[in-house]
Amino acid sequence: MTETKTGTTFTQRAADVIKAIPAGRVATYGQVAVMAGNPQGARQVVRLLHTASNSLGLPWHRVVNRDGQISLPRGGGHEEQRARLESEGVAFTIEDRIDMRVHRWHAADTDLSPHHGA
DNA sequence: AAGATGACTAGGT
DNA sequence: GACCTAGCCATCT
Repeated sequence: MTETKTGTTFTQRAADVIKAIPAGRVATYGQVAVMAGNPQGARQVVRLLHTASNSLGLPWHRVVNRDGQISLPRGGGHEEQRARLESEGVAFTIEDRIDMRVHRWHAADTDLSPHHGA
């Protein structure tokens, strides 16, 4: 791993970030990567979810791509992810997309009142 | 060891 | 906005 001083790997931090995503909110792969300390780690976030989301009990369904779309293929988890998100209050557009302006998670936002947009 | 893969992204056409 | 290309990087063949 590229990390040693802290003893935490990017993957571990990414898992931590994902666990911190509150219900009803979503984050992008790239966003998680940035929060975990590696802006180029989106693919590693993918790998983490792909390989260990279930075993680590991660809220994998709260991670979508930058377009606010579910990246899982139809029949390969896409439907389940959408169902889980909808049950948490995440709305989908007719294009099967999430309005990221509304649902994107901000770490600091978990404590603040929803003061969105001006 | 070298090449292919993937639940990605940013930038250009 | 849809499509294409290049960059990215751990894991798998």
